[in-house]
Amino acid sequence: MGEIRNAERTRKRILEAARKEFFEKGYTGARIEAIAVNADVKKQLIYHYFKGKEELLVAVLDQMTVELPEWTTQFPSDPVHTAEHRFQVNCQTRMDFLKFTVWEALEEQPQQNSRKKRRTEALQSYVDDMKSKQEAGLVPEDLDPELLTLAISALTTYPLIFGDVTKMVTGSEPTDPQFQEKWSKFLTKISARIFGKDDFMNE
Amino acid sequence: MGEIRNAERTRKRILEAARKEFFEKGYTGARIEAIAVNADVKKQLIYHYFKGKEELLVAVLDQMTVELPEWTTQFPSDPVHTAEHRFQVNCQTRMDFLKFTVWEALEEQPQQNSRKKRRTEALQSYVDDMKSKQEAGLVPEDLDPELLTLAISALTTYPLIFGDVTKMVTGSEPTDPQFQEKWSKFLTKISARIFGKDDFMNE
DNA sequence: AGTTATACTTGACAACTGTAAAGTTATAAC
DNA sequence: GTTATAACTTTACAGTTGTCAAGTATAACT
Repeated sequence: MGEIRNAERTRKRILEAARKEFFEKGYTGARIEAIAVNADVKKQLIYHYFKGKEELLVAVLDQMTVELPEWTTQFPSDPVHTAEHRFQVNCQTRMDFLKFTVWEALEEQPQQNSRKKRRTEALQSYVDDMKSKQEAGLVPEDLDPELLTLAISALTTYPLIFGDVTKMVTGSEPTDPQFQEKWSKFLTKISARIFGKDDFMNE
Repeated sequence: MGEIRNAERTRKRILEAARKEFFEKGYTGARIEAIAVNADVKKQLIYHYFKGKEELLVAVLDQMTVELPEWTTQFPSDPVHTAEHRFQVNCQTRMDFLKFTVWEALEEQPQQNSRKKRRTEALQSYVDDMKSKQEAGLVPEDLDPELLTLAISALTTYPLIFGDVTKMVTGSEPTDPQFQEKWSKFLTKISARIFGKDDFMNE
């Protein structure tokens, strides 16, 4: 009505609304109608820009991976700080995306092969990093690098994903910066113990 | 047709089919129709036994909590074995139920207050156990019992819930007994390090 | 000015889903 | 054996959801 036509802007608005909807409700739970309303667009217009629900999701995911900053793919030199670092990354780079990951694990989705490959590569790079640090003598010999990586994944995502558990156990919301700091320090502390740096246990 | 009428058996069949469906698909994802087919029953018959979808879920959940064995609510005396114990419990007491817990965390469900209360109590009992063990000198003073409990929750559920991550990182399925044993031992190992029992680090 | 490509709207529909209500058969009590 | 109750079936419906096809308005190009 009062707005001038603008294809690019409309497309972006749809994409943004779709991101929110998909990340909050998962694929099957997401409603095209809801996306349309949120983007202030007739829902049929979405089919003018995207072939369908699935392609829309793919578009959202593609844009996601383009946008993430470089520092997120770096590793700290000391394995003691690996967990803390990965936790910070998870906190910063859109927690809602993490939530979507969970749905991906549960729903039987249009398993994007390219997407699965990317995830595998990312995880494998964590394992490789851990292995190299073990060879450098920074990680105890008797701890399996793969299992360590899995453990770190667990510790750096679980409290954020299962906000209700975090709330029930600690009383804080996982979005609370105070909790995030406490958890960061905690991760460093137990990392120090696990990796055998007993001299790190100050503060 | 060839079957004799039997209310109790039919009810059980519906409940069993509902359990599978709910645990695998979540509340919104679960289909009454699918439950009916799986129970070999006309779907309208379900409404003869239960008021509706929600009550059916409640019935399933109620029966669940009745059925679980006592040993699952006990705690090992040594905190070093707490993680391992909780992991074993999670492995044994129907992994599909764990999956349902995840859906509960994501979906905005008919948040059964009684159910939430039970969960809170269970988690709080873990915290209390950890606290008492800290007071007994079995847990380092500088580690927050609440955060420790949260960490243990993460470590004992994450690999089971996110089977795809486990697969991508370790190459094994989380249902693989071999993996479960490896992870059990790993949990004990890092627990020993975290809790400062360096003498426990034999095999 | 007129053709055309593109942005957007309208109307419709077919599949699916939870649920109600009425109808039908078997079982058990009298 | 009649009857009441409970087990099961059939028919039906209203709401939702993804998608299509056809129409209209606007901007761009010739």
